[in-house]
Amino acid sequence: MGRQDFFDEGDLVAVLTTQPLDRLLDYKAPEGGCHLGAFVEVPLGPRKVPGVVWARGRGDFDRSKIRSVIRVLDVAPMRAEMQMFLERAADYTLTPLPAMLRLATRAPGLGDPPSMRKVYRPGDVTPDRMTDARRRVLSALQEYGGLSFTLKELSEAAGVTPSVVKGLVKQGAVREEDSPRDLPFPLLDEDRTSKTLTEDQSTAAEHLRHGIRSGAYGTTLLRGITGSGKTEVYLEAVAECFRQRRQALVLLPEIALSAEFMARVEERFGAKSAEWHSGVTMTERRRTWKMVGQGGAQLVVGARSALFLPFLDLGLIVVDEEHDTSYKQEDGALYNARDMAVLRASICGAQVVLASATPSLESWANAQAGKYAKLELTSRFGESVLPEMRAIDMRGADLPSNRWISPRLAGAVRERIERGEQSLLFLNRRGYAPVTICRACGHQIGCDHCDARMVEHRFLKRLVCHQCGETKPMPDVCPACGGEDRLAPVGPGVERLQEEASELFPDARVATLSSDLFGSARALKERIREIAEGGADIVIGTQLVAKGHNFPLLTLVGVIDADLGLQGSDLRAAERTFQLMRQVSGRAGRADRPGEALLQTYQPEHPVIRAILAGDEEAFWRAEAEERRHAGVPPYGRMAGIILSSPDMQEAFDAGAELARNDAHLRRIGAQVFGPAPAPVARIRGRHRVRLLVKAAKGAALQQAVAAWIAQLKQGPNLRLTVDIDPQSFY
DNA sequence: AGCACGCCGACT
DNA sequence: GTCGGCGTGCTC
Repeated sequence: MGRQDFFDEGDLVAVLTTQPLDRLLDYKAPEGGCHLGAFVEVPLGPRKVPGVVWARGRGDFDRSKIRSVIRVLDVAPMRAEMQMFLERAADYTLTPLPAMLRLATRAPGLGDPPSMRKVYRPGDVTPDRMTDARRRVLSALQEYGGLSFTLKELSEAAGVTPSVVKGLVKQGAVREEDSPRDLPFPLLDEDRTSKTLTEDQSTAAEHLRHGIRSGAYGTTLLRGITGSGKTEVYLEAVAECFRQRRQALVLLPEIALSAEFMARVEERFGAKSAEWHSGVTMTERRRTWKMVGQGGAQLVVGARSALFLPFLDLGLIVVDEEHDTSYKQEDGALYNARDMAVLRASICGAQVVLASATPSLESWANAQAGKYAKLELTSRFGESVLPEMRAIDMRGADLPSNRWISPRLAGAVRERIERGEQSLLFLNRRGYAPVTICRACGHQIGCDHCDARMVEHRFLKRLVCHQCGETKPMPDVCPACGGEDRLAPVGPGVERLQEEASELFPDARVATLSSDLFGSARALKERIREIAEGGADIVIGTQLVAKGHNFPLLTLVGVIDADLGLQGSDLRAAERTFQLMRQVSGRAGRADRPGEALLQTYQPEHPVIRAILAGDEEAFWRAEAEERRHAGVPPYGRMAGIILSSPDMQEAFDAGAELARNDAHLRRIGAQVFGPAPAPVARIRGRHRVRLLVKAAKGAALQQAVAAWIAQLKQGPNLRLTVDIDPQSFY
């Protein structure tokens, strides 16, 4: 009781700005007063900055120096639950609160006054002289009675010039009105008939609907192989959410998947929903941000940043492909969208659905522990079955050193070509060759700014650093020994694989899908559609093809190097390999054609390879879980990564060593520090990077300890420190 | 983040 | 003598 939520003019309010200050600043409420949570503009030194009224003023600052809020922006105040979400997310990720606020205010034109435009409706006067053009305008207005046209829309619909409309306005036969530019999204019809669900799917859908009806927080792991109808099932949860008059959010890991998904939304609900990602225009983003806050958008389909939209009453968050690593990325703050979705839902009493064919070990463990409910979709939609999976033992394949397609795989591809079916050759390496080596002196061409080898891209005719994006032309002579014509490509990339496939199958149509071969998400999507409709016999692809695109004619998947990612000591690499292989092989054999997956490997006895072949996912998770429990690493322990970076390697190392020495704060919670060691990528864009890892027991108050610990270190303009809670890689 | 203040080197 | 380098510190 008694949350004061309105301040009269002159009352002290504490404002959080998006400037990197470490505390709230007191201001006087402006003329007309303001609400708690109001978006405002405040003076800060000589500047005006945006902020949010975060709390009542503390009053511990010299009264005479306190300035007034300049103005209150014309948007709904931030809700208490959003404030709480930002605070808890900041605490969890050790991100300063202003950086968190920036995520929640990334709407274009937030400070602008509500923008209006002119619309045209039928008037009540008959024009003095009726002409053919005028008749067409009036009948267009009549025909779509309820709608309001803009000038351009109306004149185009009637096939007249705008001046005809203007003439009618002058007479009063057409009324010109102001209408807000940001209009609500069309209503989505939850009762529009959906596809008939299988028994499996209806049971799962009913479970999710039940959760939504509870009106309380809960998380469900929805597991189902490709084609099992996960989307149909969770769209039923979305429908139930609409029935409860609450909003829903569906997160996708990849913008390229958005268009296809929007089409399914339209098919299920009869209209398109709001969309939020970097490919959406500024005007649409502003409209979405505003409508979400006014209840004019029932559903948002978007990227991870959509978690920070000002929903009025969010009842459901779906995280599709929840295992996808792109949910964790630096974008102003380093957070995992899957975890933040759970946090946000727990605050606002929403349900979370984590959907995946191959869940992350964290989610699997949470389901095992009973923290998440678990739903399994086993039967495939339609008649097709999981592909048959076999290993090709490359130790016996006897391939020349510059060839990667084994005779057995080639034979299988040939069969498909003869039958008019498609084959996918999967290789998770962009470019032509990952290494360029001098045969005279052994020198490998590296990036000048990063500790990474440069990858030859023949398509671009350049060497590219996959770390920083730096490119340079292929040198004619070895930069180390000056030897001429001694530089040779080593190892395969998709471009080189395409070359090999074209030589092996000169009459086949070979298409390569790699993110760097397409200028835009749109071009890529278009190409995927062409291929899915039969526009290629052989598809060569990177990771990209694992992300949910459907290829109905595809009946063979050849994994060129199933061992990629198995080596190395990172426990998570095995998990990622498992997920990737499983997703890729799940592409084959849909509809009525049985599929086959062939995995080329030098270690057919490796547990990951064996688990994939046996189709025994539980066995894989259990083995992985056991190893992690033993090692005390996530999800059975907690970790934080600290990256120190500086142009001066010594400075970064010294700072790391100093932190490692002064670890009293960490010892107090029983945590250990490892390092400093060169970070996995030791130099990026000319900055040397040193990493420390903190490991603690599962229940430990890791964040507070780490926060106190790193506060000891003073960062300079050269030295930068970033904290990564729950790092993706921990060795 | 900006922006001011401030304390030492090479210029009119 | 002064212009200007960017280190330190403040912004209600």
